[in-house]
Amino acid sequence: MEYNFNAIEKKWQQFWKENKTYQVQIDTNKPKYYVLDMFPYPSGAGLHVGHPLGYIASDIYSRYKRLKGFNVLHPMGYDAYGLPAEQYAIQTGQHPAITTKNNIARYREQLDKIGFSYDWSREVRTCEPDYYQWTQWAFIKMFNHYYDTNLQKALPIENLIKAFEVNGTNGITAAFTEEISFTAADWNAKSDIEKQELLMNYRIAYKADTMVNWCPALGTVLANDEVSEGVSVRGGHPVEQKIMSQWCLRVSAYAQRLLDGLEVIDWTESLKDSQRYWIGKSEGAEMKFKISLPPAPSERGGECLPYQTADLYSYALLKELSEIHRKNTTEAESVLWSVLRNKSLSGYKFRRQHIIDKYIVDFVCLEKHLIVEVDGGYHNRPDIQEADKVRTFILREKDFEVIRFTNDEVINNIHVVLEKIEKKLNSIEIQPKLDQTISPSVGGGRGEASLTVFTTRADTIYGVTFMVLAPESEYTQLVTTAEQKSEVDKYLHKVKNRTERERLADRKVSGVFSGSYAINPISGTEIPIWISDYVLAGYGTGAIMAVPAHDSRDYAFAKHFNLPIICLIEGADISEESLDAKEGIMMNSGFLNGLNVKEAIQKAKDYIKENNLGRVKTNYRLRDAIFSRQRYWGEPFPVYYKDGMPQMLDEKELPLELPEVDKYLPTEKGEPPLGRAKNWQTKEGYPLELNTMPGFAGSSAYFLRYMDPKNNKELVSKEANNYWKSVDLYLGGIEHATGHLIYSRVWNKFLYDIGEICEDEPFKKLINQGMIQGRSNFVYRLVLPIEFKEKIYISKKYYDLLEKENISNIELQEFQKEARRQISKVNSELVERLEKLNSITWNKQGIHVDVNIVDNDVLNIEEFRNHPKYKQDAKDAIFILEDDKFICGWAVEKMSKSMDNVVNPDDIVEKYGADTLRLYEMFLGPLEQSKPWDTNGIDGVHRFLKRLWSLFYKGEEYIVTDEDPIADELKILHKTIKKIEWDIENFSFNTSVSAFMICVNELSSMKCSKKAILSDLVVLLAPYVPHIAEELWHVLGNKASVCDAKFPVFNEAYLVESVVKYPISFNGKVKFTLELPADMNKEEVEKTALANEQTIKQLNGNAPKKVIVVLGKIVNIVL
RNA sequence: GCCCGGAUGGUGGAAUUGGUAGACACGCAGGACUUAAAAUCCUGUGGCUUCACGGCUGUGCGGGUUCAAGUCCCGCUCUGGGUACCA
Repeated sequence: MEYNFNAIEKKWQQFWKENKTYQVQIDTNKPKYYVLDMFPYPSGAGLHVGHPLGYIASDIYSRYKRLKGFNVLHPMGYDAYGLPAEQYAIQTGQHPAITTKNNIARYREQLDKIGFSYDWSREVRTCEPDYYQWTQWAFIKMFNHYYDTNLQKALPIENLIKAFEVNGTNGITAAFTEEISFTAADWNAKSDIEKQELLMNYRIAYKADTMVNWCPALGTVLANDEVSEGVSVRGGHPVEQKIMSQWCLRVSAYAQRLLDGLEVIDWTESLKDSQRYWIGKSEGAEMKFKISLPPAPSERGGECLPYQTADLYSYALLKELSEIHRKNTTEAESVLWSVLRNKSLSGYKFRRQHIIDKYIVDFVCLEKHLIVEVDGGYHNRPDIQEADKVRTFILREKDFEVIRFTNDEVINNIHVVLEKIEKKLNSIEIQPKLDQTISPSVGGGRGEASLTVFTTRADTIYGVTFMVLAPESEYTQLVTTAEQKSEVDKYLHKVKNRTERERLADRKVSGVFSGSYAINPISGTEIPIWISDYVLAGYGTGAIMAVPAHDSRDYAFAKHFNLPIICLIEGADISEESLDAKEGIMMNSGFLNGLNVKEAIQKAKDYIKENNLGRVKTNYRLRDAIFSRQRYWGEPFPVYYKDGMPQMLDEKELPLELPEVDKYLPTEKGEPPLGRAKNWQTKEGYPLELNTMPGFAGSSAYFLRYMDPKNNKELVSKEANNYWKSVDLYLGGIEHATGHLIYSRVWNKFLYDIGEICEDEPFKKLINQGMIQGRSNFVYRLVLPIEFKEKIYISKKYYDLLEKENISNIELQEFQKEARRQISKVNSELVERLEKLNSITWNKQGIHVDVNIVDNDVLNIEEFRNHPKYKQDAKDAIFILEDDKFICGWAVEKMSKSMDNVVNPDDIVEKYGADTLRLYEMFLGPLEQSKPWDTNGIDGVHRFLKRLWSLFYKGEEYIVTDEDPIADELKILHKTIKKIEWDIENFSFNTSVSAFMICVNELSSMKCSKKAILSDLVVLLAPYVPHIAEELWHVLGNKASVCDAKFPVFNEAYLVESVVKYPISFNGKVKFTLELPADMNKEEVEKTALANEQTIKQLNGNAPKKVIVVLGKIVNIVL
């Protein structure tokens, strides 16, 4: 019998399918074990040989656990929503659902060939309504909950509403977007819409105006983890910052629990570190610095400040736009402007296309804080109505009244419009309120405002020599004096026009003095306030106290602008650089002098608290996740709009299915693709949300759904969840460290909080498999003068020779001679022409060649000549060979089509079988390490399987016997059992392949074909090479699947040796070995070793200084 | 810059607690079988040196600890990945 792997594999795959071998049910008699692979996005390119690496490892582990008596859940599914299918749809018009379905079918076909033990009856696809209804359901739950920072738990929003009704924000411990305060009376007086707007500040799923990563090329916003170095991770398109109203998830509320959870899960330290860094906790203090403000505008003649109603950050962005608007007025606007201009309305001055906060308003009377807006028909659209609501809300916050008119009203009833405006103007009583554009946290009136800073180094307060504000800070405008205004404006304009990328690339110090000063709350010194973009508005308070002596960024800034530097640490040398380390003894620091830094930090914090100068605070770098995508191929939000406010659909309405659209592009009005869907509204006629959910939505809870995939009443039943609990082993790529692995932890914690599931952490143990890189092959072509039509390829040896820097004339001549010889065999006329050339520079060119026509770096010249890709150049080319072979160069690169180095698992399975593929993938090297795929070694693994086979069959003859095994055979077997068990438990699969090889080699050389030995060996092998193991298992006379065999029990007794081979070393260098009885004691070993004649020779008449005997290990004699 | 890995023959890699460095494979060389090829099997294979026995040397580099270091400590170099003005 030959080892006919193709037939064997087909046969058993069919058997497993028919017998439902891999289907699992809840079985409370057995302990459970849950092994999960990160589910793939089914791309159009199919699987390459790198993809199954992790799947094979997890499959081995699953099968092993099953042999060990566990009830193993090992499911697979597809992360089916995603950009590539949508991009493809845009290009071809093919519905992404069809593309996705086809890709999934291809993936499945490829996966099936490898013989995985997945329970396919539990498959999930994120794009199927019966799956994504639970994504939508969770979103509704998140909308209806807030996060209690005191209980560290999500609670129903109703609780918060009740609290507001009784106490307002007093005593509230809820995670929020913005710190706001109001009384119960305030709350109860608010309209329903106003209440809804306020609640958005607390919901876990909320809608807000946020600075987003906008990718114009993809036409969508991206999450932080989808952007790398200013470009999109997928596609590498530029990304810019933009303010947009988006759905967000309050993941920041879970920051502390995400950190705490890391302590109890078994992930690699480096992965935990990435998450810790991403969460970015810093404990410090917030401190208020009083500012001596520039004189109020009235005192200066009101030159420019009253016009400065724009949020300065937006000003630079919007200024040009506002000018364009002014030049392109609508008819209605012109009509209205003609009467409002020149103070013709009761003497009130109006401005048009004025920037207020981040909006360009049509008309404004600054004196009365009245905004007049004229709207076209466009404002009847739901999304615009909604945006208008927000706009009105924000403008009201800034104390502006807004009245709106339609174009029709203005054009046809201008007198009615004017009457209304005039009435409104006269009714507004403007309180002499200052700082309208300043957030409420600025204390006091003009002249005694204060700025809050966040610092982790409260101890360095005496070293603060200046303050720095972020350019985008709302305080920037407040502290800018008239004298500095033009300078500041110039600076703000400059930094605003810079893209994120430019800012990152250019690390030059830049900044501008605001003209104002702040007072150090502890030392009382006056310090200048500067504005610079090295301070970020989004972190802390957007303002810092600069301590140049002990912060390198502050140091660079101080040096550049010649600001004072005060050293606070005894003995520190700060002449060249700052001392950032948190160590040393304090000096120049008043009450902190003499303390070490750690003590000083604590004491300074206590001081700040006691003296009411600020508060102790913890900041996190982790930001809320933006949850809207302006794309088609994603989960629709279960959201509709009523009076411009978002409302959740009833859970009974779920799933809200993704509608059909005619094109997968934004609408003419710039709405997302769902704007094209017909009747995209509720039964009552309310418009539905046009955004869809991002990629991580569907992947955040899929591991729960596998437990109970067909349940149409719940995400997962209590019974299933209580049995399967959470994932025991999760395998996947490291690239998900700060995306999926954060979001799914948050999602899981939320479901835990609301009592839907029983465990807080989803993935107990996690292993990252390394990437499989490609190994590319090159052919080298001589670059001949243009008049030569011939192509000449040279084998690697000659390429290397010509590459040599100091190539000798002799070497060159030898090469030329050989080249001449080989060329003349094919084309002697060419040799003549070549020799007529005065000088040949021997320029050469490396060209990627398809690795599939290269074997062990030897090019298959015939296939190369006829390969469609190379034909044109290669058809009649001349090959200069070495040893009659054409050897290719090689390099390790990414596995990709463009490198011509993609190896398809199907081809390997076809040629060697799935078992060889599985084993070879494991044999390549440690699971967690990245390594190149090099098909070269695969023969060795395949030969191993053949040798294993030959223990059972000699030719056509079945040679297994029932003889009793001898001690040596049992020793080999049990050595292997021990090794394999240890290896699997430690995910060291590459070494177990070696162990199997050693075992089979030894059994072969002993000609051992005893059933007692082979039976156990087959079970050991079954997790790795299930097909051949199943075949041999049945050959041995078993009727049931090898999957349900029992893992052999290791018996130490078989390994006991009667003799030990002692290496005898001198000064640590082994010279010879000595075989001694294992039960010999230390003294006897020493004596025997010293008496040995080789020892005497080594000692050369000298007495040893010392003899070390490690029993059972080694003897070392010190000379 | 910071954080986390890695560096061992021509190649992939092994050495689990400090105890014979290079297991197991690939490749290469030689041989057996064969008319021949494939397949299979056997032998050799870190480097230098020696006819040989053997000797010397050797785990990125420089130090150190130890009877003994690929493994532990200190200081570097190169390299892969993550991250980025986070106060």
